[in-house]
Order: sequence, then structure tokens, then C-alpha cells
Amino acid sequence: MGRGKIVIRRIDNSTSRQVTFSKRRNGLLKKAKELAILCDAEAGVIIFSSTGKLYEYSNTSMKSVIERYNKTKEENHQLATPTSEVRFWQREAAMLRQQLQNLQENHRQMMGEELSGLSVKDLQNLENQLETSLRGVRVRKDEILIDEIQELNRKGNLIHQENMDLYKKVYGNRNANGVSRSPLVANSLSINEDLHAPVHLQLSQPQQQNYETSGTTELGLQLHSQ
Amino acid sequence: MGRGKIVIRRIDNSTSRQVTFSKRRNGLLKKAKELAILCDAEAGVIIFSSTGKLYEYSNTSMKSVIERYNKTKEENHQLATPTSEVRFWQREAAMLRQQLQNLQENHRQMMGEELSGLSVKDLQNLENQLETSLRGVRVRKDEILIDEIQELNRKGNLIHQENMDLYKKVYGNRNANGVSRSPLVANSLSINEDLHAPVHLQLSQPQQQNYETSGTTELGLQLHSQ
DNA sequence: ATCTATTGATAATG
DNA sequence: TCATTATCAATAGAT
Repeated sequence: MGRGKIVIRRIDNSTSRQVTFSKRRNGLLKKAKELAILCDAEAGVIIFSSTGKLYEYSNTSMKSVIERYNKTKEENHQLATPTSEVRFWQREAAMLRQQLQNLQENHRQMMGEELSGLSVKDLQNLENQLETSLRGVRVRKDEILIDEIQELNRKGNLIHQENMDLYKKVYGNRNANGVSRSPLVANSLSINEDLHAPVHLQLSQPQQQNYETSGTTELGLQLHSQ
Repeated sequence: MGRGKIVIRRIDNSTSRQVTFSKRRNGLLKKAKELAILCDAEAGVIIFSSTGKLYEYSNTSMKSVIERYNKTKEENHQLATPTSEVRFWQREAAMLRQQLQNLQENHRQMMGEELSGLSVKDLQNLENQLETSLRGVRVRKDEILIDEIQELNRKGNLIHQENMDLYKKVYGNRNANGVSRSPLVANSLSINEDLHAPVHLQLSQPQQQNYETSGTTELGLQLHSQ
């Protein structure tokens, strides 16, 4: 794949050997990376140039690759020898790896990936599960928000009550009947006297909204009142 | 370098992932061999497939490559003594178990369970993810259904055409103009002549529906025509 | 380094 | 897995 065909044989000319090494080394490392990503494999490449310089690639770590390599080789090599303890842990690891793979496949499907192997019935089940999950998540979210609102209302009412009491102490004698119209109270927090009637959270959000909570007392909410 | 361009990303379909792995693995090993010969280098390639199978190439020997690598890296190569081997597998199992637990927690949350530890923000992210997944699943399901419908229409049209031809052969001389009104043709399958206009699948199902497929040719569908 | 004509690798398909 | 082939990607040779 170049201007001309070449035979695979040591390149005599040292300069063009160097150039070719540089080009093909990059190509090889790139291909190893692509293979690892595309096919979910663990790959390690080690290259020493003719001058002794080291080049390497591994999608995980070379240490991990070499250790795994040694273990795999040992397994084939000394099938008779491993102690029962080693064999126990090998089986344990194999079982865990299998569980992990199963769960990963399941998880990918729940993430909406890797759906190509599923039948319509499978997809329908998955869809139902996702809908159920979604409802659960929304219910839980709304619980938190409603709790937070009620807590705020409770605190607000306490403050309001306190203000009323203070107002009575300051102005009580002069103007006992006009309490609720006083400037002081009118400028305090506007409180919902009835906790149950006026606050309604919409249970499903058709479009994206930003809920931001930066503490238990401060709340920047977009509520949907009816 | 194939029939189409691809993005370097994990291949979803497990079959084509395996096929691609096989092809590219061979390609990588070949390239490593060529590099070693052309440029007089020492190369080692280690690949583990996602199923754990080992593939390797070295122009010298993997032992030599790894030893030289370790020497260059000034790391001490660790030969597996019986005890260190046990420890290796114990660490391996512990790591896998940890991964499994993390994934399990994540998975439970995606199933709408174990939501009590999550903040409103976490829940919002989860909700968005579930919505995305749901869209993906529905799109995929509709793809399958639409394909199936088009296939049925195609077959239906072929049969219809065949009937027309047969009708002409039988009645062609007597009644050449009234073909489409003939009892024979009127009782055949009712076919959508235009594949694109009359069939519309609803992309989201507000309420539960049952799709049942018991084969590639039989289809019990509830379609939502506009 | 950069440029391209060519070969080589491989994605899609059967 | 194997074979085929249309395309894209790598790279040989030149600058």
C-alpha cells in the first residue's frame, strides 16, 4: 500500500528503514488501540527498534497484560500442579468474571445500547421495565421535593408566627385590630397557610428541567401550580 | 477500509464484534511480523479476546520481549511463587467482586430500586438516562416492526401480482377491462400499494400494549394509523 | 514533514 | 468459518 509493492524483507537502507519503522510502528499501535476498543479486548504491544528504543501500547496497563499473560501460560503449562487453593481462587475469579459479563450485557441493554440481538418481545419487556423504573425515579424525586417544600413551609410558618408575636409586643397596644395589614408583616415571607391545597408537583416532566439544590434550606424550584 | 467507514467504538452486535476481532487480530499480528522483519525490530503482541482467549506474536520469544521490557522499565519481573500466585488470584477476585458490586448498585438504580441514597440531581440524571434508553428501545422496536411490515407488503405485492397475472390468463380474453373488480382479486389480500404513505407506527406508547410475534411471517400488531 | 499514487486491509455481504 | 468485493486506510516513494 504505497507507491509500489515491496517484499517483506529487512530494508537495507538504514534511513528508509528508520522512516518505515516510524510509520509502521505508529500504524501498528493505532491498530492495536482500535482492536481493543472495537472488540472489547485487552491488548499489549511492545516494540524495540533496532537501536534498542522501546515503544509500547496497552489499553489497560502493560503490567496487567503481562501478568495475565503469565497466568494464562502457567495455567496451560502446569495443569497438574496448581494447589487446591489456587484452583479455588481461579474458579472464584472465573465465576465472578462470568457474572460481571452477564450483568454488563444486561446493563448495556438498559442503557439503550446493544439492542441488535433482541426480539420485539424482549424489547417490549425492556421498555416496560424502563417505564416502571422511570415512574419509580420520578416518584422518589417528587417525594424529596415535596418534603423539602413542606419543611420550608414549616419553617416559614414558624418565622411568620414569631413575627406576629413580635409585632404584637411592639404594636399590640396601639393597633390591635390591624395586625395582618401592618407594613412589617406584609414585607415578611409570603407563606402558604394551607400546606395541602396550593402546592402541586407535576409528576412527569415532558421536557428537560433543571432542579438545583445546594443545601437543605435553599431551594430553587420550578413548580407547576394548577 | 471496508465497504463503509466505521467509528472506533465498541461494536454492539456480538457476532460482528467477534468477526471483526478475528479479522483485525490477524491483521495486527501480520503487521507486527512485517514490522519486525522490515525494520529489524523486536516486537511482541499480546491480545486477550473479550472471552479471555489469548493470542500472541513475537518474532523472538515472548519471554525475551517481556524480560527486555521489564529490564528497560527497570521493574523487577515477578516470577509467580506458589504463594504470590494465590495472592494474585485473590486480588483478581477482589477486584472483580468490587466491579460487580458497583455495577449491581448502578443496575438496581436503573431498575428503579434503591433510590434512597440519591440526591435530586442524581435522580434527574437517572431519569434522563432512562428516557434516553426508552427512546432507543422504542426506536429499535419500531425498526424491527417496520421492516417486518415492509417485508409483508413486499410479499403481498408479489402474490397480488401473481394473482393478477393468473387472472389475466384465466379471464383475459373475456373481460380485459374489469380486472381489478373481479371477485377473485377482490378476495385476495388487501395490499398497500404505496409502502410509505398508509403505515404509521406511533413512536411512544402511553399505555401498555401487547405485541406478539410468533415467527417472521405472522404478526399480530396494533398499528396506529393517522 | 507533507503529498499522493498505490497497495493492502477490511466492512458488508453471501 | 470461508470467499468475495467495494471501499477506505496505510504507506512507499518522492519532495
